[in-house]
Amino acid sequence: MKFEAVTIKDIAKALGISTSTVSRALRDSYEISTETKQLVLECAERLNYKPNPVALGLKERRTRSIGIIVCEIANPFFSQVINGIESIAYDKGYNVIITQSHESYEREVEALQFLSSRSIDGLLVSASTETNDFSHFKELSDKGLPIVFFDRITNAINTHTVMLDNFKAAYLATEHLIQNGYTRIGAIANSEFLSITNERMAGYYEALQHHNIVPDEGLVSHCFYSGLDASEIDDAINKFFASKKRPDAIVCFSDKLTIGALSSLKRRGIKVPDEIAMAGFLNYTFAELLDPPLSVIVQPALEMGRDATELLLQLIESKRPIQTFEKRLLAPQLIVRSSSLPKKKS
Amino acid sequence: MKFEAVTIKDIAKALGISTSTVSRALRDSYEISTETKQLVLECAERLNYKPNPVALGLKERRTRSIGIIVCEIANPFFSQVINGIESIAYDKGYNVIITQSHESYEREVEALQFLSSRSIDGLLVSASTETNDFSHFKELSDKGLPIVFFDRITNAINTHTVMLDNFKAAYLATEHLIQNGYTRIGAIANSEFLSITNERMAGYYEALQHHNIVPDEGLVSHCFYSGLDASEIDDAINKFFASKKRPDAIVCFSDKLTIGALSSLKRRGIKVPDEIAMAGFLNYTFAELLDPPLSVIVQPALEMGRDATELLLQLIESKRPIQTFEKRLLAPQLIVRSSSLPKKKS
DNA sequence: TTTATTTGTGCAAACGTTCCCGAGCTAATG
DNA sequence: CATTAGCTCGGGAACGTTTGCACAAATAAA
Repeated sequence: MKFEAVTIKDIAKALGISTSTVSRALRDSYEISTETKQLVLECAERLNYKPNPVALGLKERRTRSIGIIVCEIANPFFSQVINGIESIAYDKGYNVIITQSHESYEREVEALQFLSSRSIDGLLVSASTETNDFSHFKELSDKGLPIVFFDRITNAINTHTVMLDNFKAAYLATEHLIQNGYTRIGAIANSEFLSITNERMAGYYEALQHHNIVPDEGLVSHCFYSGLDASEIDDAINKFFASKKRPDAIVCFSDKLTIGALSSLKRRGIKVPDEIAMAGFLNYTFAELLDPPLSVIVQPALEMGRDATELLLQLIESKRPIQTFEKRLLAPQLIVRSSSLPKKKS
Repeated sequence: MKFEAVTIKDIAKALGISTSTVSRALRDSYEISTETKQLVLECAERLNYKPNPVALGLKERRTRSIGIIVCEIANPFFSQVINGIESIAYDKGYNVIITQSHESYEREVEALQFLSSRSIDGLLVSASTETNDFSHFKELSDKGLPIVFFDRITNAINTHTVMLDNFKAAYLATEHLIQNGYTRIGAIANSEFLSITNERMAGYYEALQHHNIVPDEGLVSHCFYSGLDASEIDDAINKFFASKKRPDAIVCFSDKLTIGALSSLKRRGIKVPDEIAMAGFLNYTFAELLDPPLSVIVQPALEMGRDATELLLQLIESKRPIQTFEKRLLAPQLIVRSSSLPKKKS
């Protein structure tokens, strides 16, 4: 089952001219007469000619496609980011090739292998949670492959990065709970390997300190696999409840963790916010439909995808090597709902 | 910023042999001596040689990439389908190139243009809601491009299709409400242009008829843009409440509509299920966290993606044209929660 | 020894496109 | 009339790979 396309040769044969003339006519070269151009254009139209990007890629040593590595497509945050990436890429005539690491270092390396063997022009990456060695990226980057990191970035490689102002986001969420009267605030975060985790935790601690609350290590849990496995989150909640003094609020530092924590609390029959208040990162548009409506930190995911893609294309299309790189920070948005209602005096 | 790859030529030069020998050695051809093979393999390893798929694509007239057209990536149903597609494609060494129609016929045609000009080996499509003319697909299909339709399919083109047993799904949801004592059941569905809409509506009517309930046209609403615009759904709900007799239950025939309807009812301050019960299609894993926990029809989205991809690859890799096509139907799953509790006698 | 067969290797064409180089033509200049 | 410049156009190499064919060397058979 083969599908034969019209080539420049077919046009040349039909018109009795050379392929070079056809090529030049199609590219509107100055050295072709207007009549010939007219003829070629018309013939191309008639035969429904489409340039073959594979041949072009071979000739020009570029494929007009960019690779993406994220942990999971089905995560709404990432699907929104991809949406942003796709919109810019499409406008500029680029394909996107999407791969998933499923939070596994090994699969990330595999995906990278796959993409680099497909000769992509550039790469957009949000690292897997297991990744703390970035040498596989570094190697390609050193060879000249343009890479832009977003969300989960690294400082090990000198390139553009785009991410949320994670410190501020976590600070906002934590301070909001404090201002509503909560003092024992449990935190559930991703793996400590992730850059974003540490920034978010820093924001959390800073908010506590600013309001003179002494942090309690019994109230901090890390989920190594980002809550991919529900039991991780149950364990985190269990730890809180095993603590000498139960927390009166929980803040969750990723989408999956927020949903997972709510689910876990429900299964335990704990009332939110009466028994425990909640706030967390969540990029679902319908957080207000949950029971209870959740107070959330929303990330500008679409914008993140767009920004990262613009920076990448800039890298790809630049004539000379770029030396100075941008570290773009995006602003989070706090939306207050009833999961974090002011604490009732008891 | 160019990124130079190692070619077969480099190996040939390094070893002082011809490129053909290298090529054959790498493909483990029987006509190359074991020692030469050893030498070449070792050298390839050392130089970190990766075959250039672009050159290969040109030579073999295939790109090992398949195109996808869906209406929206950020829709969880579709991101789950894509997940399924990606898993199979990746295993077989294919790229996927994803495009979105955003429910617009025009953008669908554009996406198709884009994909076909990128010389893909095959195409997976779920049509946009505006599409009732499939000639753009027909044209490419006739030229020999393998296409498989999933979810929103068409009978205008003779090829493999994969979709939910939509009739059964709608029947199940509707009958469930009837069995729980509801008799005036409003239906919110997508555009009548979509094949799946009509099948779902047929299931709805059949369930009513089977239980001797006379359908009421005042209780049926179609959202042309699949609820992409929230006001569409508000209008549908308004229509129900303007009806002589209000419905006592609502069934929604797509994910977006289900979420939209719940949101709309909440804004009006209507209690579910006390004032009106609900059931609908929904592929969110956490439908149980909503207020109220929703009774839903879940589609095997991952499986749909996998099946469609397997059928497509079968089409692509088949030596001779395939004449008999499969119309695969997948089974829906009904999950009952409290949004459709048995009606209280009043 | 000659002939046939096997084994290992290289040459060159092909895929579709671009682009350097040069050729033929007309018209203008000296 | 000879030279040059400007305008069109064609030839052919190149991008990286595969593959049919030819050829040389080695071995086996006659």
